[in-house]
Amino acid sequence: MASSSVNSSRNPWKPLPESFYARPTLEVARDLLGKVLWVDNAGACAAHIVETEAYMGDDPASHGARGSTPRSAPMFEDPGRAYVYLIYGMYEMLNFVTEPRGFPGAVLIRGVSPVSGHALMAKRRAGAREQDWTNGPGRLARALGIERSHNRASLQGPSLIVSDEGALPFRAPVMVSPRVGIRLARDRYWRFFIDGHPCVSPARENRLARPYSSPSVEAMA
DNA sequence: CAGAAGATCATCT
DNA sequence: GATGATCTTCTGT
Repeated sequence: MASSSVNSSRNPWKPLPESFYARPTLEVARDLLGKVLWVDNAGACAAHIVETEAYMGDDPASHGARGSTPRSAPMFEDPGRAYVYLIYGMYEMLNFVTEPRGFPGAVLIRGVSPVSGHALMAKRRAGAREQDWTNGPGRLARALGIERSHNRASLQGPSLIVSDEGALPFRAPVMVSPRVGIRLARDRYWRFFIDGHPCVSPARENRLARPYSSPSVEAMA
């Protein structure tokens, strides 16, 4: 048994400090790309974050735009925690709370690339092609076992951890570009590219037949 | 490949 | 009572 009582051998990732999240939301959204998200919900999974979207301040698309409500309250509370809510009656959305306390901000995790826990993801995403396991906010929540019970959960464990350790090993210049045209054409989207290709095929762009790659899996193998 | 529709419910007006 | 930070299935070409 290791001397550390916080991180067992099952969650080897060292969490990012709260100060990482207590910054402008757009910066956090950008800096989250490539980080490792580890989730333990009756089984552990890890994945690299490859697509994010920032919601903050009075942006009308943000839940916090019209003040705190029972649902959006976490956006006004402690940075470095999860904000999880249900959409369309069936999909859990995973967000990370940003900005100092009192100012509403959160980053929606829109896409991840599996690192470990493939068997569990395959079970939870039964029927879907592997390339569609985690390319979309509803899909990744399903695959990783994210539920509303994770609302306000710390991103420093024990159930959730976001870490810089094991971050995506970049082998090429990283292009981070805003994605437009989904809802409001705002610079809120961040996607992660390697060698000119996104790391997961975005759910809405499946039909464009973009190549799927998962360099993280190769690198970690 | 592209478009339409249905699923299903917490939240807010 | 309408809506939504979505996804899947089904239709037609």
